Amino acid sequence: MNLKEKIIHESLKLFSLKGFLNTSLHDILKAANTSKGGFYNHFASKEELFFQVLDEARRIWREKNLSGLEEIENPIAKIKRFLENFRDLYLKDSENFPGGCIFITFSVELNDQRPHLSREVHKGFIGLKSILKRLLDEGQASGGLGKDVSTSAITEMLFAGMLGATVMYGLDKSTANLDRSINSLIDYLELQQRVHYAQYVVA
Amino acid sequence: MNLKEKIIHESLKLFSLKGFLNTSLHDILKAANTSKGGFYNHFASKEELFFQVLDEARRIWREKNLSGLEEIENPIAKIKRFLENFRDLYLKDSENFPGGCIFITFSVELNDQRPHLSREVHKGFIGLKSILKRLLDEGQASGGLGKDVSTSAITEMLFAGMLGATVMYGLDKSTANLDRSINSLIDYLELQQRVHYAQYVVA
DNA sequence: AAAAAGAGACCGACCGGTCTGTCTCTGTGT
DNA sequence: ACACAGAGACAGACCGGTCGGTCTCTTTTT
Repeated sequence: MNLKEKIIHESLKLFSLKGFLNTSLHDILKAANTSKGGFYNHFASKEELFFQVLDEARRIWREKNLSGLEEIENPIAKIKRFLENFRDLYLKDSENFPGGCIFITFSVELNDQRPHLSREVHKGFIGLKSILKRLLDEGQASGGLGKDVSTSAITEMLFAGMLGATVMYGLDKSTANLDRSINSLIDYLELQQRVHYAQYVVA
Repeated sequence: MNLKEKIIHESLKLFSLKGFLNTSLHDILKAANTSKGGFYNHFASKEELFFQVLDEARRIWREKNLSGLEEIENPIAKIKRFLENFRDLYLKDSENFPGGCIFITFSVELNDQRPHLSREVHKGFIGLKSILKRLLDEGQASGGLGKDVSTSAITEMLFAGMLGATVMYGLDKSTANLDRSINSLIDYLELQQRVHYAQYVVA
């Protein structure tokens, strides 16, 4: 791994722990065992580093969360597998993200302070939501979900649940709690497949 | 309002927007229209201010979220009312929290960086979770929930959902999305009251 | 020899915190 | 009624240290 890659990799970890604004160049140089000269030979500014770290984080996110998804046909089963990946491969990846999900750290600290940086992060959230929505709509169209459930409400629910579980896991680092909340999301999803029919019976 | 209260109030807003570490004394002095002398006459340090702001934030949190709860008997109905308060009175209170929920901002930025500050914030989350858990257990004991559902799983689900909705609302400031996710949580809660029976019928 | 990579002194701006000085309010002696 | 002393409230110059960024100089690679 060359110096540039090492700086990006170490910054990824530091940003995950301390955020962008509260990680100083000094921290980065120490972690990457280099100097100002070494840094500015590869990056025009700290902001440019931010975008390159963000790209790398997104690459890792896709690699972990989308693993094995193309082999699955059923859109609802796809979401289920995605949630499992999210739980087991992504969130618990303390090698790359020792402080928890870097996107949440970024968006919380930058949203009202560095809008042009936060905007790029936000795009990722929108993208994830639209993927979930599309899969749910496909699932509904193919009969996996009842015709009367609101896919956008389920989308908000799944998305908020993932976000919340992620924040909480970043705080308490409890895999037991994490598993409980993600598993509840999976149960919720499966419940949505049955509730259409059940509502008639129960009512 | 005297100067000390004004400093706390303005800091509350600034911390909600920018976090604790990224709000400078200068920002606070400007917002409260005072000087270093005025500040250090009332606070020993920026950290002391943090704790007083945290106390005030907790007071507001209780005032908004627990409003009208004591009049409700049914524990599940209590949770429902609490979620409505959370959605309508607390999160949308942009007067006190223009940048969104201050507890999340604090915990995300301080967790791996100022553990002794973060710990106090974390306590509040634990407290909220145990309140939810207790109400759900009471609801289960009094027959409002089926005997076979896991109250700790529902707790994690509700809590993660609230946390996620809060984070997302802080980012996109979309009341429509917020309403959708909190309403989905309420639906989920009501579903848990019926699912016990429904499972038998559907299976 | 030329170019790329890297080390580190240095810059102005800003950080939280200290300290001195000024202003106002209040209690007390006469 | 008045003078004055002490205390609290506040303004702002100033402190050492750190920030991101620039610059010069040396080392390594080709």
